Amino acid sequence: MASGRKLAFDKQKALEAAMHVFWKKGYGGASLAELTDSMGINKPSLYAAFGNKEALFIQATDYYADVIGAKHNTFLAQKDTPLSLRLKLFLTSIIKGQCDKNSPKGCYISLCAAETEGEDIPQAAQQKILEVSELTHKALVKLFKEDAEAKHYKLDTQAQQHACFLMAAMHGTAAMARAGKSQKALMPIIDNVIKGLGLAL
Amino acid sequence: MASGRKLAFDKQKALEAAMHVFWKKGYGGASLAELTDSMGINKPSLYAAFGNKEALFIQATDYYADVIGAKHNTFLAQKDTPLSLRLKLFLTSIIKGQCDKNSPKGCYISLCAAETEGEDIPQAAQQKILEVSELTHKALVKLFKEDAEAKHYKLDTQAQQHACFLMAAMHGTAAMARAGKSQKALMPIIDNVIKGLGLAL
DNA sequence: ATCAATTTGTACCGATCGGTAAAGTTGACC
DNA sequence: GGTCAACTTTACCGATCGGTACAAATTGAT
Repeated sequence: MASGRKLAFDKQKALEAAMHVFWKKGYGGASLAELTDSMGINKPSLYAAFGNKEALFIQATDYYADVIGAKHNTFLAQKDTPLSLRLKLFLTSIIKGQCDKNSPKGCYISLCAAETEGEDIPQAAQQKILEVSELTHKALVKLFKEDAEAKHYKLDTQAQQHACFLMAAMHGTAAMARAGKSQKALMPIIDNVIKGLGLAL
Repeated sequence: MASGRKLAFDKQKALEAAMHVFWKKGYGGASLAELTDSMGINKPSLYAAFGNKEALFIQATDYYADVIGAKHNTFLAQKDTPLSLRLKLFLTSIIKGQCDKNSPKGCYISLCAAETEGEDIPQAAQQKILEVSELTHKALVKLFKEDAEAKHYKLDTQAQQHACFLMAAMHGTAAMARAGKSQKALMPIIDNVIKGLGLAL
């Protein structure tokens, strides 16, 4: 029953291109001209396929959470791996992603979250960013509260605080990576962070 | 020999207002309309007094470094105060500033530094942000390298790393404050940071 | 009182913003 | 091989962007 001309572009590839633009420029800084240019389509096709800029942003953000964010989180759940090593691998994966030369520097979420205050970014987009940011925070709280090793080190009693500390460390390295710091300069920070939790490597 | 109509506004007050707009919106997000509105002047007056948007931004950034940044740094140099306490006071002052309800959430420098990648922000403005950001970094490196107590704790051997860690912590709390985290939620992070340096309170 | 210097408000410039109407083009189905 | 739905292209919309020309208004010096 579906007839008519077929899409001349790969919708997922286009979404991935849009994600990279938002990652590089933020919501407000990404213009439709640059979006359509990077996606290889023109405006009416964009609006037919994704709705509008706000809807495209929400879909790009979900794509980022599913592809990039989820990849990092796998390191937290690795069995038969000491907690300190899991955290080190987790943070290493994140810093590598923040400094990777094949994608914009820093963190998509951290950048766009900074736009929520002040800049007039649509409320649905704002909420989506907050929602994705909470995903990682909640995963860390759950880890500190439920992991056997975390409980052994008494991290469960202040799980919220320690999760906040880790979130701050991640946002911090994201900001510095975006400002030009190299991966080599940022990796040693991981040792400080592990030590800040009271763990040793 | 200088005659002519007098300025109808306080130039420093206007600069302070501009600083708050850039602090809230970043460089690209701050429109001339909102700048002139907050400063209480109109565009020709702005251009006569400050040059253009870029020059105004540079002056506002210097103002921020002189007034806000310098205030925090005084805590690092207090004599007869243990290093750990100096750092705690320093970080406390910063987090308070990031969460203060009388100014935009987060950090002016951290926000605008995020715009340097990707967003087309004039080069002179970009360089000014980098320069001010380096001020704090260099102050911390100098502290870890030269402070007697820091040397006693062997922090001087990896001064660069520890300074980076502190910078990351500050950028991190700035990002979280901007995303809505309260001062009460962020303050405990200081304990993790101090511990991450190998110090105790 | 007059003049020169300076700031003010208004009104405008070309460029770009997000978004869309309408016409042209393509391809799957009967 | 039509037919028609869907996609693509072009051109345009009002609003806003940073920046400015111009004239009215205000000041100090002569």
